[in-house]
Amino acid sequence: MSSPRITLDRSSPVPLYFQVAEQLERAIVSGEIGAGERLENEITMAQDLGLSRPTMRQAIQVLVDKGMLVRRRGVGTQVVHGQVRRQVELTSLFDDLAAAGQHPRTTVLEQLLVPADEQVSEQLQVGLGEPVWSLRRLRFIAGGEPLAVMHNYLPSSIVDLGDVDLEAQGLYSYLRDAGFVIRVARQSIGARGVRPVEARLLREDVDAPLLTMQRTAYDNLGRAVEFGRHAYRPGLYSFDVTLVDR
Amino acid sequence: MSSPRITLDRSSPVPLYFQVAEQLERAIVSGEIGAGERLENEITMAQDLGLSRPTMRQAIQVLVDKGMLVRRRGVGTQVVHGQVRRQVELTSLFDDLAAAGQHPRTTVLEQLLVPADEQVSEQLQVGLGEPVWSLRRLRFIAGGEPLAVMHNYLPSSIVDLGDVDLEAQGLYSYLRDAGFVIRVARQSIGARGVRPVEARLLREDVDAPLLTMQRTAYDNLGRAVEFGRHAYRPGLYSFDVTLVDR
DNA sequence: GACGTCAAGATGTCCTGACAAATGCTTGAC
DNA sequence: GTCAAGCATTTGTCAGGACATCTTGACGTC
Repeated sequence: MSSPRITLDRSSPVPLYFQVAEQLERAIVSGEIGAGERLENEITMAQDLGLSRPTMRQAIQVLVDKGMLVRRRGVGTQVVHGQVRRQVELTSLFDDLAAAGQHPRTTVLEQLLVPADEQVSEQLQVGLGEPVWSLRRLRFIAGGEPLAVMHNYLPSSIVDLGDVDLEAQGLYSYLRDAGFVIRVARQSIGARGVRPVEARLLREDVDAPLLTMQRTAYDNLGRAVEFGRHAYRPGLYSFDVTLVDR
Repeated sequence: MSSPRITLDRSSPVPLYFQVAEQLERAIVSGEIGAGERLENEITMAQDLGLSRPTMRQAIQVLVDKGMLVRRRGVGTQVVHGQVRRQVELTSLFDDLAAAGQHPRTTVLEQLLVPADEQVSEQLQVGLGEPVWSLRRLRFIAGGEPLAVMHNYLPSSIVDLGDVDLEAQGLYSYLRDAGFVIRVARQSIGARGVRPVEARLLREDVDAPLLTMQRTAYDNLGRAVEFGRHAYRPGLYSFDVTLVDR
């Protein structure tokens, strides 16, 4: 039975349930609340913090959705065993690496308008053959080792990539600055053998396996904003996913 | 502005918010509510159904978490564009395929107790060298084509696999029957070249790429119940994931 | 015509209160 | 001694209300 010290700032614009969730999460990853340990019950925690029970429940729900807590009716709420793995988030690879302390370098191979092929047309909801931005980039990790070839398509009707320097910042970072709020992304992860062009770019053997990812991202208007086909060197990258049953 | 007809059964044990979510989802996948279309506002929908606003919100939230709806404050709730892809769920491959109308066949290659190696010991939270169930299976799709080699480890202290026939039913299906409630799973998806043993089992060339997945599953007590290392033939399988920003 | 203000409409947050359902422990009957 | 009934505990569901905040469009002013 554990009850970490939590402080609330009611004058802050940060929602109360989020303040609680943040501090609870810190207490879990720091080990202040050990794996398998049980939390104080919702009603008591709410009273201790001067919160209502729904607000307390909302805070706990955030961490349940992250796979860090499990609830059982009639029993209580417990911390899940096992080290917490960082979740795949809705950022591009660039932001991912930068956040991890790496200093990724990017080379833009192609940045121009091309007619949409069948798959692009379907994923981005634009007419077949209509112009879409085609962005091909090669990404390196610190040390100069090539990590991935990335090929993105963006509808020219809502994005203008004409003057954007995408060697200096990640695509998702640019899209955020341009006012797009990415809310949903559908990814498909697979594998295949490397192609000759990729082998040269990634400095891999001709028979090397590659990890592939296709992604379509949608903004808060429900529009498809970006579709990408990417290939990663499997020794240097993998996708971590947490599934939660609800 | 769309408002599909929804019927409620207040005598049913199924929660009201879930009844609403289910019928809304059906209306979206069936196309009754088109992509990009806006929903009636929460308050009106709640009144029409004789529900409180929190219950209506909870129903909508279910579909937001599934990536089917997006909300914008001050504006409303919209259906996301793009075909809805079936989400990866917390079931084993067997259940996945069976649900998809396939008739998977399974061969058990190994089902015995082995001492836990370092990774298994760490993932399952058991002592190094302690006995754990080792389950190696080969899975075929309809037509007899091999699809994947699967290697699972289960702690012998909480599961007994001694007399279980895992050619007839999937592992997760058995675990459910045995009273385990799997709530959280952490997966890591990668790729590598095929190994000689696998190449023979999967009828692949010696240089073929494989899609790999490692998974640790936890039950509603927070215990690690299963750890697995699996390899799939990439032409026949891929992982679909939907990411939602909250 | 450009800009700022205001109001309407929608979701976001937070509160109080109540009952239902599952779990685990205790108690009592046999 | 064993099993079943009952009780306390805890999360799950639902209601109804209040105010905050963001977005959009209308209106008016400069």
